[in-house]
Amino acid sequence: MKKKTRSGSERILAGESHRPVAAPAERARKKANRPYHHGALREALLNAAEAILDKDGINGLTLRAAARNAGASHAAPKNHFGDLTGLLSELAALGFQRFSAELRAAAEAETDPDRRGKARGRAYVHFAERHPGLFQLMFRSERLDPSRPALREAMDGAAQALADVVDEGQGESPGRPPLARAAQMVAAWSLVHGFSMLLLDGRLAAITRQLPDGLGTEDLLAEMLEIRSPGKRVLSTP
Amino acid sequence: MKKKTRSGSERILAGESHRPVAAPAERARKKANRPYHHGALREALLNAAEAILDKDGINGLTLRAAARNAGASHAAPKNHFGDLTGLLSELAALGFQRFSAELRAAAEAETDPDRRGKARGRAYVHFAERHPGLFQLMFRSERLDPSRPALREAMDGAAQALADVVDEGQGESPGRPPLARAAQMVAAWSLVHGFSMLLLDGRLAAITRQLPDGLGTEDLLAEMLEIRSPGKRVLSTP
DNA sequence: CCCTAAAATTGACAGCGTCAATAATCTCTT
DNA sequence: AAGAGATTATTGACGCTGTCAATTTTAGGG
Repeated sequence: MKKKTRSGSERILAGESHRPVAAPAERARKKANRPYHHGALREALLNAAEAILDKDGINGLTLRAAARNAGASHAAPKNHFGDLTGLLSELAALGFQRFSAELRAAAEAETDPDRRGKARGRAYVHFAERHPGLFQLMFRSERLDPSRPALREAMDGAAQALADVVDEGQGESPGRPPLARAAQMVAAWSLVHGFSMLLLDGRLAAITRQLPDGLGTEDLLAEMLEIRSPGKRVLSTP
Repeated sequence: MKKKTRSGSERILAGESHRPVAAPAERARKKANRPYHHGALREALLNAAEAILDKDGINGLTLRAAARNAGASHAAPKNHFGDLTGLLSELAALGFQRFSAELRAAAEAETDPDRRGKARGRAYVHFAERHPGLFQLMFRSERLDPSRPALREAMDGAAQALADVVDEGQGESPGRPPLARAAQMVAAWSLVHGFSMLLLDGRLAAITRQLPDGLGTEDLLAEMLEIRSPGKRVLSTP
């Protein structure tokens, strides 16, 4: 069961066409003057995918749409990503890399541990605001395959970028119970993550609208980050 | 361009069949002995939809699958919900109703404001844990239509159930700036919502695994809720 | 009792993910 | 340089999906 269709040359040799007619693929390429091999289709697909993500959201991002926008045939992505989950996972991995970099950069811009923590929180939400589609994809586990090395590494990197700042802010008090440490870390993460998700889902619009004057989500976030360590931390260290 | 196909009687009168043959729909119904009109298809579809949601997650929930599991034809849902967004929105509305009820019930079981707040937080996460698919659907804005009255009302109810407890816990200090009030509210919401989302997405597994002994997510959550008001609130009230 | 409105079915269409088969090109080995 | 094999891309097909238009069946009110 190897050959079912015949090659173009076979057809010509059989005399079924008088003039040598260009094969379909060749004809299509003539129109756009594109070589058969794209050369960097993988990157082109990822770029197209992110553009679609920005414009139409995660539901508009399909394998075929990405292939179209990258100027390739509908099945071309298979070579580079296997399936849709593969493409989404690689895209999410890129997202996590950028995310980690921004978190680290924001933290390094500050020296005081308290300000570092808040800067990290603002950077977290800011990333979600600027790349809503990508951020939502990054936390849509059912569409991702964490067994992909690129994704796992990128996720680990982001988790580390998060944990670093939190740990440092808490000091390395040696006698501190592991549960308390974990809770501090998860609380900080949950706070900014929940805020980001609610914000992107439009769930905070009703609340923001009732704020005085020209106050917006930024002020709300800033005020929120003040609650847990007002000024220079008054509570804690029991 | 009104009539393209002919009715069964037309076919019979034209002499194309000698004995009156049962129409396809009638034949199919004979097999299951179901009447043409279901009677409560709307409820059956919602039940089927939730069962699919529990078993296969949100991506397995399709209009056709729901119709199949409810024993109806593939286009039957259109009469009751219009389109897929309609079905998802009505299902989410039911989810929000139950959610509100559980939040209120949990809060009413406690008298102390502090304990009330924590009970509400635990109920929030507990609901997400027991109904992961439904909870995720409820916060997947791009798949919902908030202009549907049922959904909007249910969402408003849930927001109220949330705000009530938070406001009460904070006392009605009259001079308190609106921004601080909003921030307190959003902070509490973000904390439990972020925790729920991270939990359902499996993002906390790595952290939970490193906890001592038999400690799990419940303990982590409890410890987290202690951070912001240790015992009877030490910070705040500046 | 009919007859209109509602409920349900049927059939069609385009878009999707995926697969198998094929084609074109690149690259290595000799 | 030449050819073999691997890589990259295209084509066509399949079944699934949401949605629509046309039709059929039933219920219920005048």
